[in-house]
Amino acid sequence: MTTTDTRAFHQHDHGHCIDEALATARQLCADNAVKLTPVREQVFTIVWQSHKPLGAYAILEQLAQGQAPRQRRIAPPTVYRALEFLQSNGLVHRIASLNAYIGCCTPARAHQSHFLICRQCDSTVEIPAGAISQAIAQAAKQTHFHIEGECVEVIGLCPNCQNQGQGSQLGVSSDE
Amino acid sequence: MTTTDTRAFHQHDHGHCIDEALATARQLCADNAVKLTPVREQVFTIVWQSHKPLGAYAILEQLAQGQAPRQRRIAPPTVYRALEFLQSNGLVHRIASLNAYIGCCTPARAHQSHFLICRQCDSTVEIPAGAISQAIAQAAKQTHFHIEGECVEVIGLCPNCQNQGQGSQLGVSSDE
DNA sequence: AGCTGTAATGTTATATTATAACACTTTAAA
DNA sequence: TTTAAAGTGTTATAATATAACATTACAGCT
Repeated sequence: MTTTDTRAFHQHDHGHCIDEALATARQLCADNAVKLTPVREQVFTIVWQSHKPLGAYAILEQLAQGQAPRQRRIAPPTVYRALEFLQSNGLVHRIASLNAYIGCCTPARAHQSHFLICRQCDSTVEIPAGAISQAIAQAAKQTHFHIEGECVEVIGLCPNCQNQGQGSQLGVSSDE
Repeated sequence: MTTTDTRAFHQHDHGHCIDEALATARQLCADNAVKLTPVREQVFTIVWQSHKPLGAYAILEQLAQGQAPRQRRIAPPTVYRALEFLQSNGLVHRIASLNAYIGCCTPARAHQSHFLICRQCDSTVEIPAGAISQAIAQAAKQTHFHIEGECVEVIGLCPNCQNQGQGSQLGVSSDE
């Protein structure tokens, strides 16, 4: 990754994010000869409805909303399967400390998932692994540990939420 | 932290680890005027029985073992309360990616919790935050993110498990 | 078109992790 | 010795995740 995508922390046309992400996902799946089925695409779109991690049961809830009323309600395994597919194809990440899922901004290349997560508004930004991974690699080297995956989740306050005084909702408040 | 405590990855007298950890915990609790009650001390000791993260229900199971047979079985909230106490006093850490808990090797100073976790034997080592935290701070600075906490969990293979060929259990196999 | 095997999804049930809410007990201070 | 706070017990349930098996969709073959 060359630079951080900080859209989550700023006002922006989120429709564009979704469109772009979906187009990329379709392309990648086509390239890799894997199937982005309707269920998977729905889950992907739901995850991308904001830059905030979403729990599996929240996704389930939203899937149910989109169903015909008479239809049987979709069950958890359907969601978890779609999420597993999306994860294994690098299209979404799981945030372990929140038990939640978020769309990947740079799915084209395999990469570690490092995040800045706002504890107040939940907005989450994926950060480039570069220097952090190097520091981790250095520490691992000293103990002869062989790295296979990194989970870096930084909790704190995003720029907007820092600027909101105690309780006053002055800053940008978007759901995206 | 000055150097990494890699005992988890090597053979050692683990009884010494437990004794030392318990003595330190008692001292710290005394210093901070908080109570290391019998339940809390039991949970602490159970967590320290190995250098591997332990789930809350595994801890519960072990607590039950130690009870008089006729006694009513200890319930989950008891364990979670003890864990919360120990965490908030810096005596144990929670590993989010495993939903498990591990004793802290350097409870005296507040610090971020960064870990190397072996996916094969579960042995886990706490690594100094230094360079990693600096790299994270740098990334956060660029996006004007205010850091409050860091969760760094690196998964991979410890030195012992790397040396074990495919299936052959040649290396050190300890439960500590 | 009609088979056939694999991938995907549906369905039911349950496992695992965690907490809410309220009752009881212990402890240390007034 | 009351009494308030902290700690623990107890019951119930919430939230997250998966096992196991049935059914359906689809691609490749004849």
